[in-house]
Amino acid sequence: MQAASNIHSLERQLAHGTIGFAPLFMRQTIETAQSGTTIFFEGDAACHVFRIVRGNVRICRFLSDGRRLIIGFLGAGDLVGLSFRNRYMFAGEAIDEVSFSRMNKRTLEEELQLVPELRLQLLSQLRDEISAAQDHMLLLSHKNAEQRVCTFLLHRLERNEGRDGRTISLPMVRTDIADHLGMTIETVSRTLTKLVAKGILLPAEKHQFKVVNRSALARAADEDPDDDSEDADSGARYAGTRYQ
Amino acid sequence: MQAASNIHSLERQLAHGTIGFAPLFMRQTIETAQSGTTIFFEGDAACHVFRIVRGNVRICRFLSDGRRLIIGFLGAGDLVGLSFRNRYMFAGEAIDEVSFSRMNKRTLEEELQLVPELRLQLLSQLRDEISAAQDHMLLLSHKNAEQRVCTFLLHRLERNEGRDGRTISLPMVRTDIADHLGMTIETVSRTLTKLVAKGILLPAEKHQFKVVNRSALARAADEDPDDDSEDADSGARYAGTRYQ
DNA sequence: CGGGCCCTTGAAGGCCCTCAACGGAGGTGG
DNA sequence: CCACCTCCGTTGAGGGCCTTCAAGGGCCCG
Repeated sequence: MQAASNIHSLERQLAHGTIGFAPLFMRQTIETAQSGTTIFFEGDAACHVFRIVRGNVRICRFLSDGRRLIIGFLGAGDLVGLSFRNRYMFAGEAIDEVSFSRMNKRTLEEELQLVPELRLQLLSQLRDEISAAQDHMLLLSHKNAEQRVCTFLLHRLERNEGRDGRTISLPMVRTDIADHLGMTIETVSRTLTKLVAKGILLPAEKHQFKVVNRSALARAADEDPDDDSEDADSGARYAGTRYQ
Repeated sequence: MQAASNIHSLERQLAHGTIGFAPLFMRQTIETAQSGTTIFFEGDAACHVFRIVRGNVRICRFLSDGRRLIIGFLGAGDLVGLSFRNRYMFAGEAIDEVSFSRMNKRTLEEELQLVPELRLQLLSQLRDEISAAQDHMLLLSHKNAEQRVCTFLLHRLERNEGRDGRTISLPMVRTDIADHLGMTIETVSRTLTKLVAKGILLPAEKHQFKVVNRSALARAADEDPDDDSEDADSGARYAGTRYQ
C-alpha cells in the first residue's frame, strides 16, 4: 500500500508499464538503506531485483582508474535489476534515506513463465532502458555543458511533475550530477549559475530550483546556443515570455 | 545455410545467444541494399526485425540540428529491431553492399509466445544491448580521444577475431567513426596517425590496420595516459613487448 | 569552535574543435 | 587515355570550451 500512496510514482509506473510488477513486491518486506550506503555492488551475483519505495538511488559504474559514471537516478516506484544476467553490472547507492523491497530473481522468473502480461512489462521496461541509454549517449556525445544541464533539469522536472509543475528537486550532490553528465562539479556549478543569471532558473530551498522560463529551458536543452550573446546582464531577455 | 557459412558469425551468435532466432530467418527471402542506402528509417512504423547476412550496417540517430550519433555497427549474424516498441528509434544504413532478411514482428511475437527458449534469447539480446550502451556511455563521458579510438579498435579486432588475430577491418568512413565516438574526423585521423607513430598500429590495405602491439592498444584503451611523454620519436617504446 | 563536506568563483592551461588547404583514389565523359 | 570532379583522408594553425588547480564561504555536527 505504501507504494500506491504516491500518486506521481503511480503515474510513472503506468507510463512505464511496470505496474504489473508492483503486486509481486507487495508481499516482500521493506528494507531501508541509509544515505551513502550501497544497496548492491557492481560485480556481485545478481540474485535479486529491487523496487524503490521511497528515497533516491544512484546507479554507478566505475572505470579501472576510479573515475565514475552514473548511469541514472532512481526514485519511488522504479525497478532495478531486470537487465542483469549473472552479475550486477553496476552498483546501486542510496542518495538519501531509501526504502526498498527486493525479490528473488528465481521467483520472478517463475512468475514470468506463468504470466504473459508480466513478460510484456519486462520487455517494455528493457526497451525503456535502451531508449534512455541511447538518449544519454546523444547527450554525452554532442551536447555542450549548458545543453546537458538543461536536459537533465527537464528530466528532473518531468519526474516531479504534479507538485506545482515548476519545482526541480535535486537530492543528489554536484559530484553525482557531474558524473552523470560527463562534466566536472565546477562546470555544473558555473552552468547553473549562468542559468539563474539568464532568468531561466531561480534558486529555491536546499537542493531545489524553481523554473522561471520553461520554454527557454527546453530550447537550451536541445538547440545549439550559437546565437547566444553570453552576457550575464541579458538575464531579463526571457522575462517577457515567462512560462505559465 | 548462408549464415552458417561464416564461422565467426556463428561464434558471435552463440556468445550472444541469438542463434535461436536464426532458423526463423532462414525461411525468409534475402534482400540486398546498396552502399549508402537506408534499410529502415528512424520514426517509421517498426513492422520488421532484421538479420544481417553479409555486409555492414550503421545504426544512426539524429539531433534536431542535423548532427548524428551512430549507436553502433552491425555485421553478419547480427539482429536489429528487437528493442523497438512501435517506431524505429533509429535508422539502419548500409555501409557497403548488404544482404539481409526481414521478419514480420507479429510473426516473431507469435513464436515468442510459443517457444520459451526464444524468450530467453530475446532477453539475452536486450541485456547485451543495454550493457553495450552503458559501456559506450562510459567511453563518451570519461575517455579521451586516444582511449576512444583504441577502445573502438579493440572492439573491431574482437569482432574479426579468427582471421589472423591482428587485422582490424574498418569498412566505415572516418565520419562514421567520428559520429560513433563523439569526435571529429580530424581528431580521429590524427589519433590514428599517432597510434601508428607510436608503433601500436600499422597501416595495411584500404580500410585495414594491423595491430603491432595489442597489449599497448588495450592499455591505451582503458588507462589514463597521464604518464605518456607524447613524443612521436618514442615510437619504439613498445617494440620490446611486441604482442605475439 | 574546529573540522569536514558541499558549493561557488576565479585564473590558467590543455584538449579538442573549427577552418583551411592539400593529395590520393575512383568514377565519368570528352 | 587523360582531364575533371567528387569523396575521402590527412595535416596544419588558431581558438574556444571545459578541465585543472586553487581559494573561500556556508552549513552541519561533534
